[in-house]
Amino acid sequence: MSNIVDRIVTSCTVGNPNCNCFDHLTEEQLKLVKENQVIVEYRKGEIIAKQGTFATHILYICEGLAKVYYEDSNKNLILRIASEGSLIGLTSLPLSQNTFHYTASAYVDTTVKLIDINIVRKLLVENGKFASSIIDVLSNISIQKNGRFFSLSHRQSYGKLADILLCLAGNIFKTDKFDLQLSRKELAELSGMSTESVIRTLKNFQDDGMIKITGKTFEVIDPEGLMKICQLG
Amino acid sequence: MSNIVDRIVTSCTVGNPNCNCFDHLTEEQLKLVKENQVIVEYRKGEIIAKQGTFATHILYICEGLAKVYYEDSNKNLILRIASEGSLIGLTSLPLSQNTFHYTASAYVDTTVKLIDINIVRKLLVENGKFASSIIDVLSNISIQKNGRFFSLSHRQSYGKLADILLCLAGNIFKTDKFDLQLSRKELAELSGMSTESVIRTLKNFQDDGMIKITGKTFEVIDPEGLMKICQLG
DNA sequence: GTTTAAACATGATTTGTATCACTTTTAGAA
DNA sequence: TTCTAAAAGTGATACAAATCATGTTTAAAC
Repeated sequence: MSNIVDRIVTSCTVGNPNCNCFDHLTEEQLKLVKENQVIVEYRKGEIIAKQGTFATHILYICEGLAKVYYEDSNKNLILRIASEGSLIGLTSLPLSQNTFHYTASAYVDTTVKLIDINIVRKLLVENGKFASSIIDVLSNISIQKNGRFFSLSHRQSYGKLADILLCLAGNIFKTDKFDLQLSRKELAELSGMSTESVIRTLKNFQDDGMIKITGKTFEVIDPEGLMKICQLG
Repeated sequence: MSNIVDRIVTSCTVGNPNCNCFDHLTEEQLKLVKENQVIVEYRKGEIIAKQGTFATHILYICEGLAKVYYEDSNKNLILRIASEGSLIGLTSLPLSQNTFHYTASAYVDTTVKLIDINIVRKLLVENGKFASSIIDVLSNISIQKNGRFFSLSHRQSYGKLADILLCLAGNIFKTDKFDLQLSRKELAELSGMSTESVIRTLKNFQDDGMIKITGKTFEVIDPEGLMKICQLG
């Protein structure tokens, strides 16, 4: 059985491109950020940013987890799970795109740093190293989204869910046994499936001994098997 | 019947976030770029960049059209159609991501400017305005991809194809009557459908008088109708 | 502790769309 | 011009997965 660290999930559909961006700021710039930020605690389920509203701030997850999702005609598509160190709202940086393009909600109690978006814009222009690191984050999000995109549009349910389970274990929780706060409905939104299909597929995985679910606790038993399902489609 | 300019296709799944990035460079920086670029003419069908190879250059489309697609186990997913003014390879800017994450091929004869990626990296750090404009491009690509993502994973064939037709007319060709070089197979890769389904759906659209196809010439007759189909899913 | 709603679960049914098999048309090569 | 291969088109079939209906469990609210 492979160690979780050995596993290379190239097609990973969920992940968390983090950021050491602020390390590139000067003392003075950091001070400016600190003067123009607020730290807010959100309770589980609360909306952190709402799609369509003016993006006055960039969000930085200090602690907790947020689900970032796209809303369209009462259907949701989870774009990513943002965890500690994630930035949310970068796509609102262009002046022509000053609203949020997705909704973010806390899916556990979450501490968020809200940084004035105009300060960020100013710093990007002033500090190329900072800008460069933001480009890295955007690129990584983009790369990840392409894989996810392919997965959701070309794979079928078993492949999609297997992929998501592997990525939750490998990329989000970094352990094979984890407490998943996501409901089956949310897993459905993450995989672009119906809730019932998620339930059935999870049950089948369990019957085949690939995973074990006890309450909210998920355990990946047979990562190789799941991998194979991913690759087959 | 609405003018093509009046139409706002919020869910547009294909588009072409262009770039005035190089306007932000100084004389000297522009000179540096010019000294480290080559201009290459690709014939229709030729590969401009291959997924998985080292990205030594960023590509700038001077003239023509390129399809940018993701390859995985002999299935393709067209990510976008890049036209004049588009940059390709931005996701390879992070040093940790120095291969191409997609393949780009010329789908008509295309002139491409290849700019040394290390020069671009250097300029990003040096020139925040330049970096900022690249962030704008990446953001716009990301926003567009989210919509497309939703479309492909939540809509069914009629909605997907209607969306793509509207976007080809509105965003790529900017006219309701256009010559489409894409084969039905490529439209399938663009919409995540099978080739046969594309053919059938196009035929139905034609029978319903929403579009007219004569050889390679497509004409959108009833944009409102297509819009409605988009929205219904 | 009871009530209520949400989450989870399961079976039956329906439907969209992929797949397969095959024909026709188009276009490029010999 | 003929040959050949790719693209376009059509019908029949199969199947994955959504939907619907309904029941059970869990968890939060009163």
